[in-house]
Amino acid sequence: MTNGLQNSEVPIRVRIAPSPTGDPHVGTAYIGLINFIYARQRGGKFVLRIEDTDRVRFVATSEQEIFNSLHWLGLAWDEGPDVGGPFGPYRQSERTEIYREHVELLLANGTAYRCFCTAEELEIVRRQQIAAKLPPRYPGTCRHLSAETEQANLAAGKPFVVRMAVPPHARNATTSTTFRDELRGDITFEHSNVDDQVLLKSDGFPTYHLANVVDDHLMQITDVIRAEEWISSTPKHVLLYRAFGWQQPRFWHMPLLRNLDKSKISKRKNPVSLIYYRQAGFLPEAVINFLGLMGGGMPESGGPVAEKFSLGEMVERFEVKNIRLGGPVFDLTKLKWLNGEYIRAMSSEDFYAALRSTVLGDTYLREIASLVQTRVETLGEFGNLTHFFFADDILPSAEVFVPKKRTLEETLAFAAEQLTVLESTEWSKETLEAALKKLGEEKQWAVKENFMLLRAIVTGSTMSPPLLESMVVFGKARSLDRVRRFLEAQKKLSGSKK
RNA sequence: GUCCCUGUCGUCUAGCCCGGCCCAGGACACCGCCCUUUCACGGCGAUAACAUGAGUUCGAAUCUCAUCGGGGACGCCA
Repeated sequence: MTNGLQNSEVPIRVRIAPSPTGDPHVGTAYIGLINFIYARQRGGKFVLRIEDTDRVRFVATSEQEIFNSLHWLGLAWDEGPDVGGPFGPYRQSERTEIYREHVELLLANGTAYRCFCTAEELEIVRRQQIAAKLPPRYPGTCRHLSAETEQANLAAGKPFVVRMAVPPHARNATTSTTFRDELRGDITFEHSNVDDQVLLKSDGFPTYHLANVVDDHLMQITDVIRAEEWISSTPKHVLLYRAFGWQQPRFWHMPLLRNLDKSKISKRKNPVSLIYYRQAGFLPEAVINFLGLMGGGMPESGGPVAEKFSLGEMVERFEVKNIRLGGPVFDLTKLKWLNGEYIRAMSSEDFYAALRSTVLGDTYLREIASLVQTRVETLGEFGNLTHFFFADDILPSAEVFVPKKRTLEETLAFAAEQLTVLESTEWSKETLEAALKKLGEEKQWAVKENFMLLRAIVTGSTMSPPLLESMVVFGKARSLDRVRRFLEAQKKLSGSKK
């Protein structure tokens, strides 16, 4: 059994493959950091590939934000959609023809098959299986369709997906797949636990599994360094490498960053947007340093010597092999301390410059100024109206945020609804207005109550510059964070009363 | 439910691979003291962990097994 590329002559190539489905994620930065270090230490190449095969969740601005955030952190890539490279294109939506050709290969050699089941049919089956406490699996309906039936379906123009035919096949009776995780050793999955994964969706786009394997091979990736959540789909990937007759890369699965309650890090329980960290005034050096602390990896981290180190020092001394496997809690408390350390270490000139380029940035100030010009009588009043743009914590009291005719309880419930709506809304005045009004109608909240509540949460007061415009200027990431913190704080309050 | 991963202070971790130097070290947070007109910084100190149980061994945080806990995956998302 081959366990990845063992030949040290082969130049090291690694990649990160974020999806442009929202704000750039702190997890992407973590995996990016490890990949970056690994490549730099070995004179290898670090590739950025955009996995935009999910057209439903696609967000147009996301890709650029990913670029910006990674640049901000100093994680420069050698090949990618913006800088090009010899293995392009680096955007999967531009590679659909490649995937289709490769699917044909699998179809031809019997390791994949067309499936005409509809999503609705399969959903019913899945529910039944779960209800019967059975593991949800594809029932195999289309796996052995006769050539005639398949042709008839095709001729009738029935939509189909292409699924992977997980062994045993007639001639290949392998019943399990073992692969090596460089951090954990051998991991084995029985094939009865590996589902016939969809490889090509009915819209003609590949799923992650297919696109990922094809691209990693074509881009000559030697080491797949990704998050632990991929372990259970790795056997599918290994099977695909074999189906194509390709050599597989090494697999390294990094521990998952966690919330305080140990669950996988999520936006509901933690700020996960890199945009948030930048706008809230975290320094890239501190964020990188903190990420480097996650899981250990620096010989002296945790030891008596240093907790503070730079990207450059990590490239010199970090050991990916030494990463601890227990999922580290992403604890803002320590990040904040670290950030403070970096701030204190700056020259006063640098500190001032940092302020001017972020929380007192020209664009930001200009936008805020335009919101308050008609609302001040002296320039000195500027601060009175705008302090919430510059504060980190805004926590209105119940007298302020609970509308007259509402109870605290229903107000908080509605605020939670607002948050949900805000999360999935494009960040512009018009879209926000429409979305919030729609919610208000559904829940029987008057526009006035609706907006007053949000105003109180975001600005700390019932009197403020125009709410929606302010939120647009303040930014989605920070606005959402403010609402989440508000809800969190209220939850704690009610908990302590009982 | 099924499968997989994982388990040292509240949190990040050192030690674990190559058993004794570990009645477990550092950092953050918390608490106390000092400095200080305030706050912060800084200095000093305190509390705090080897999940549990067996086994191997002269000796186990370190090796083995079991149990328990935590997490992830099970999607025409990635």
